[in-house]
Amino acid sequence: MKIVFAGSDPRSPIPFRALREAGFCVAAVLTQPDKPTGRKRILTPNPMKVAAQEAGVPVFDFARVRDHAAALAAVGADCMVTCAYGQILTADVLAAFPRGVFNVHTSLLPRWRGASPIQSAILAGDAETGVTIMRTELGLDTGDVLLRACLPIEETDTAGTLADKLFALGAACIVTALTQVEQGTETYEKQNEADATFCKKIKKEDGALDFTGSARQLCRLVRAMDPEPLAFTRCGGKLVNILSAVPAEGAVGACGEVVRADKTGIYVAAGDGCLCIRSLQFEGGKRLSAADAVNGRKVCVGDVFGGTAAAEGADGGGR
RNA sequence: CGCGGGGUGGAGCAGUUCGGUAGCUCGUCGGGCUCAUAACCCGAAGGUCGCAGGUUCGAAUCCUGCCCCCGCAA
Repeated sequence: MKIVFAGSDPRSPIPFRALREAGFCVAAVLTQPDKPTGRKRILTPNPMKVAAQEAGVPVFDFARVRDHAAALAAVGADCMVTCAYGQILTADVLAAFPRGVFNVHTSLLPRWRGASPIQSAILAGDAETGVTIMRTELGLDTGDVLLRACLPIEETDTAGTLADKLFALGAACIVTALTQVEQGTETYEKQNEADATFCKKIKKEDGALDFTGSARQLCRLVRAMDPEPLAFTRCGGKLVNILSAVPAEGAVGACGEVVRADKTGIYVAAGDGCLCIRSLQFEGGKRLSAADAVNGRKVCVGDVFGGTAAAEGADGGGR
């Protein structure tokens, strides 16, 4: 079976390779255009594009796919597989593939339809998540489901580690699903609309830590925002990214106050419980373990972490 | 030329304003105390101060150029 593979995530090459190894003919890859990236704004192709080029597969990188349905149809593929492609598909695009378009979604649909299913599952404290293979239709992640696979969310999972597992699982699932499609043995199950939840794309500001919240929830935020865009707070007017933290036994202190700082961690009082920061990164600095930050006297007992965007605006005189 | 921070023994930092003995908290190694220890005490090793020029009697510090790391923004 001849397919087009659409993906833009750094991990999209995982299912792409799995499909090729399973014997599917990937006639073309569809991905997002190169973007200027880094401090020097160098135009950089995403990993999916690089993987396709290494495999000798032609690449389409339309700024707007909806304007290029004809070009996709001209490939003559039976179907398309999407995996974190990043653009909404239109009827014209769907019509370019006689056997349909299938999506690899990293959540157990209908839970977490949308752009940040992995982060949302961690943030909500879900005990498990998974991968759903579904038929793409015009609605956002509303199509009929072919296959689902579950995965427990560990206490130590971050969005990064969970994504690694989910993309590997998704790769196996899409191979199974497409094999069924090829043989005509696939079955479809409607999604239960009543159970649907949605998630938006994650932005930097979503990572602001609010120390009046519970330590458990703060830890979830830290894990959900890792490795991108990272949970952060402020200390002494400086931005501080919190890279790793665990809940600890509560010590007494005002919300955001550092109540203990030693080689085992930096303990910050929260609204409920205490957050033990294991590693962090000050604005302009490298990533440091809590022990290093304490040794360099970057953090002392009595310092106050805080600083949601609102607090900054209040004491900073606006912006 | 998007904005900004930084490079000092193995780690994290101070010292640079205003040139004049290489400092702090750790780590490492040796010794001691202890039933014992991640605790405590004593001692030791370990640094071309990112690189290259320049100014100077003398540069981590001042001037010029370059390399590298990082936060924000995209």
